[in-house]
Amino acid sequence: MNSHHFTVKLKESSQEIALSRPVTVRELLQMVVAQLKENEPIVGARVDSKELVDLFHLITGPCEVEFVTISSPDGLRIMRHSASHVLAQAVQELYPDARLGIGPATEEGFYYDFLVARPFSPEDLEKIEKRMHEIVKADYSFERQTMKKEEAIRFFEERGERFKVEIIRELEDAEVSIYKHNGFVDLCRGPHVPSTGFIKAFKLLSSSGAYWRGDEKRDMLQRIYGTAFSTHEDLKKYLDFLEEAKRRDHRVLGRELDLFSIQDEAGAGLVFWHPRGSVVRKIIEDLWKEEHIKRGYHLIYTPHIARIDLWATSGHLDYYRENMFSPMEMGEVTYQLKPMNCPFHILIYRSRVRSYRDLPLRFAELGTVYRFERSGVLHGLLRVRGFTQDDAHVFLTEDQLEKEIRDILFLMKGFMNVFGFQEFEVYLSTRPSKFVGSPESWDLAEKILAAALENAGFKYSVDPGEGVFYGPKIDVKVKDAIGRAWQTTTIQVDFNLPERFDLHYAAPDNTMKRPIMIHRALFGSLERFFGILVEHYAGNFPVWLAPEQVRTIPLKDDVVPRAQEITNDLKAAGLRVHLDARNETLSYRVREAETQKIPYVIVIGPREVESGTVAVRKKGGKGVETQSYAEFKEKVLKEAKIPEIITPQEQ
RNA sequence: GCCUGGAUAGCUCAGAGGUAGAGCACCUCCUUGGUAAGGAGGUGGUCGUGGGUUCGAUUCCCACUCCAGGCUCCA
Repeated sequence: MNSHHFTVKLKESSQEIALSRPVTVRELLQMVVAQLKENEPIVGARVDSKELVDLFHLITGPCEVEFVTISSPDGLRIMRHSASHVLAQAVQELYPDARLGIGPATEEGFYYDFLVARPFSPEDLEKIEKRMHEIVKADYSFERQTMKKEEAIRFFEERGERFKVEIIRELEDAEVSIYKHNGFVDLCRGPHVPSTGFIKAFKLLSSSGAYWRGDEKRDMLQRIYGTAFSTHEDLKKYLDFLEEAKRRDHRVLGRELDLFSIQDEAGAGLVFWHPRGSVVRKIIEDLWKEEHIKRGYHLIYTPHIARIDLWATSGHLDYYRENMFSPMEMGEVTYQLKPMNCPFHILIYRSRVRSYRDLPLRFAELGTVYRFERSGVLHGLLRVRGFTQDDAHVFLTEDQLEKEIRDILFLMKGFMNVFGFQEFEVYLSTRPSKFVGSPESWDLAEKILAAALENAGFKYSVDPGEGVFYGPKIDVKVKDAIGRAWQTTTIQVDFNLPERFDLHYAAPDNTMKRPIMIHRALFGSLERFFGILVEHYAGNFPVWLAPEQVRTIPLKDDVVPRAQEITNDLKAAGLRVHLDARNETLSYRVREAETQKIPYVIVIGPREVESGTVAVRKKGGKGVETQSYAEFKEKVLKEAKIPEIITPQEQ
């Protein structure tokens, strides 16, 4: 194509290579391989810091090339994608009737969807995995080939691959690429590793149904999930991580620690907070209320139902109906259980004339809402049908928006830090295709949100077009103790509801102006956040949150009075403490306290009574330490102190 | 909602077309203990709900309810 001379720059060494003809990445690699520091296989390259390509890619002009090693995030992606092809080959060999869906790499592995007569059983997966190992071991080369679109359609039609044909028809390019290895052919954009032997350590994890293109009206395919790593150690680490996540499952811990339950008899997705869970919730609620009052929020309470007309005005009947419980007809009037708190807060705003002097006006409520989530998506405390949002609505002017958003972000960070969440993933979602309000006001609001994020010192990524129809939003995910990201905070700007409810305030020039509204929830919901906390702490709540902070164990009957005395004293000091004077051995009672994840166990025997000490066993610590009772009490009281939320204004 | 797999004692689970089992938990008694399960005995189940097949169903069939894992991270 291009017979001119050109140079290619290598990113890591800044070395420039003069070329007189187009070369593939593989050829380029061979020219410079001796100089590379990497002792790991190279599986691809990033061109001009943009396009990720494999070794088949032809370089036709000047560019900058960065080689991608197999263990880098890009390299893993390439390798996992190749692993999905190996999976597809194994499946087609073992089940010739299987038709191919798609098989991409994911963040943690890969999957491939197949149309098969019979879903895969665990034994099938074993067989498939075994065949995959053989294919990997044989080290078949991948080959890339391009085809004219028409040709490709014929090719895949002949093979009965109707899903592939559908994909090709939708592509705009005149040519498509296919990848082959050992006779297996798949439509694929690539990139791929040079040969199957590059897939070092992999495992199939599960199979499940998945609709073709996520559309429940179309074919149900069978998806096989797997993961792959560049070393067996990394694979093992990942599998251990999955085990660890299982151990932290809040549904299991919730029962074992007697925190909450969800009961068939009452209904799916409806949460019962047991005493031990309720204690934690109360601490969080009290802290939340206190810290909001300090920052100029007004606490309010609103009803759980309202006349359905209110939901027509708010637009929920048009936009949210399928998630709402059915209306309740009571004679002349029909009522609706609330799926959101906003219309209620608006009614309070509108209950009198507001002045610019009142703004920003902040209403906060731990508001319980009910949403009819589809049965298949319910999951422990994380996805439920009745939950309490830590909700607030701020009514304000455009000028006030930036600072208010910034303050909300600071408050969010302050709360999250207290629970040990230090890392955040922040997303700014911008104008979707369907939206209300003017494009200008959207652009401005997006700019303001971006400025607030930057001024508050948050790194964020933009999700273009992912905003809600009524305004742009910021979503925050927190990273837990084992690195999982959980969606919690959401901050949404709303141009729509102030319009629908015809809200206004008296401006300095005595004209009536329309306020803007912010919806925000920091924890999201108390149920969900509590579930996240259980997993984050693995049930080991810090002393200030622990349902039971101290358990007192008298060694034998004649020291019970002293143990009772100490228990009463700690209780009077405000601690959550229980006496376990049951007729069981010491070991037995210690074990139970340990499995109940109680932070402190104190044992009192004759020795301790004599010396005014307690034998302290700290959860997660090693061994027992005898210390004076006064010393112990002081230490625990210090740890039990409810932390304050620190935000920049107060520093 | 859809797919697959489930539902047996409070929990974890075994079981078979013919009167229902274990361990833990719980209760009682013995044991009075030094840091993760002392011993013995006992209570406890309409085998998820409703229907069908059968002389007989918890077991086989159907429907429903609920639970688990999934249901675009787009060749």
